[in-house]
Amino acid sequence: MAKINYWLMKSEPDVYGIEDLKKETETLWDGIRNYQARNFMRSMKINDQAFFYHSNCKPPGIVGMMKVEGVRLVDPTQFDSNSKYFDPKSSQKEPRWDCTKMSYIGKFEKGINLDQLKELYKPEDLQLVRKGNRLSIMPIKKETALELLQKLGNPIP
DNA sequence: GCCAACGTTGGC
DNA sequence: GCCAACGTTGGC
Repeated sequence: MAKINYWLMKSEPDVYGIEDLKKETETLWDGIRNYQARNFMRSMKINDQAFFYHSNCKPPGIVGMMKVEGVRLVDPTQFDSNSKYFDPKSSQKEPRWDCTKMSYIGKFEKGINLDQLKELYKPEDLQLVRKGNRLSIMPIKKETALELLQKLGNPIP
């Protein structure tokens, strides 16, 4: 089996939550306008897995699991002048922003919230709990990811 | 709604 | 290339 990498992707449940993904089965993870996050997205591979994190809600935390279905896709919202993600500085020839296609794997029965994650992990082991961290996409160390999956149990489709 | 911690922009 | 001003994220 090919080696896969693990990631964490944040979304506000009011904007796009795990229930939306469950319903749609798959989605384009667009609207990323931060270079660091974009670069992480660019290093994703098909079949990589990502923890779905609900941010800006109470309590914030990991709620489900996704799989990468497509990589380095052009983010269509950058060319849409009606979109809040419209970027006038991007060009069709050299699109500045791209995105991945993610599919729904499942939801964790209990999930794990930020407080618990802070208790369990140091910033070195989980970037998410680093103070002032605002990155919406980040890699998760394999050890940490596997341990989390153990704790969380199987995602429920 | 506040604000800390960034990231980005633009003048110089 | 510096840095002040501004905007955004996201926890609280």
